[in-house]
Amino acid sequence: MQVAFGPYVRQRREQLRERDPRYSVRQVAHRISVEPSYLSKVERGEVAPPSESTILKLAEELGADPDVLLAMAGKVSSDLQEAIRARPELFAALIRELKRMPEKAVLRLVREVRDGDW
Amino acid sequence: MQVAFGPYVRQRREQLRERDPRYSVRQVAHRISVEPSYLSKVERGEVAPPSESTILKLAEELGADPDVLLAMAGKVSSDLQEAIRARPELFAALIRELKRMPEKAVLRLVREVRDGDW
DNA sequence: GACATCATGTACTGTGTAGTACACATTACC
DNA sequence: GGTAATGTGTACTACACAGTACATGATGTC
Repeated sequence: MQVAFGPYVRQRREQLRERDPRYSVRQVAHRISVEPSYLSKVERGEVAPPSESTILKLAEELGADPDVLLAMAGKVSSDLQEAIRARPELFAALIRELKRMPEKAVLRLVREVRDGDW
Repeated sequence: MQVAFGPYVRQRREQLRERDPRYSVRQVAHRISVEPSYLSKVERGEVAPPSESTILKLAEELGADPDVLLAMAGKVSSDLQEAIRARPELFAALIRELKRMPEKAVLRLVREVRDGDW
């Protein structure tokens, strides 16, 4: 957890709250179906980040990127995991190769894949 | 778990055993540091697949591809997960893009990345 | 045919995960 | 200034995970 999950969520929520009082701990907690005390503890990092499903609800609620939020929680989206498990040797090789490469190279690759004729 | 983890391990171990009696449940269990009864249950699918670290030892012991064995167990290697977490938006986008693509395209991409000038 | 080795059944355990339930003190509003 | 909403502390819980410990019965081997 290099950048703390909890504080990030808190900051984000407080920011939304400035414009809309519906973003209190209690009301957000209620909307994502957890106890307020639990969300409070999560935001202060007193307990570990929630489950994937709760994180996804939180991401939607706060308008955050779910993959980024999951990453901050030390998790990887289960649909990505499933994609990797479907072709383990292939994806494993690709990811291990790419992880040594500079950001720019990966970005270029993503773009090429996206609009290239693969 | 599309292809059963346990039976695959059992088959593999029995195969090795034909040429070397040191590949009994007991002895393999001992070498990877678990109880024989536990390995037995794992191979028969009576219990869920072991932890990542135990699977890795098993893979080495049986000369199997660790990524494939992990995949069969419904897991993704933690070093891959870490690589994804390091650049979540990038990898998430790439993997989601690639998962719809045919095997051949991914394979070609892997090769190009491997020996290309990225 | 005794002894070792083997696979497996039964019962139990410690640790982690992902929270709930509720009381309490504080703050904000009308 | 009462009441309504808020954040947080304490205590507890249900369930899953990843096994261990030990006994039993079968098999093989010398």
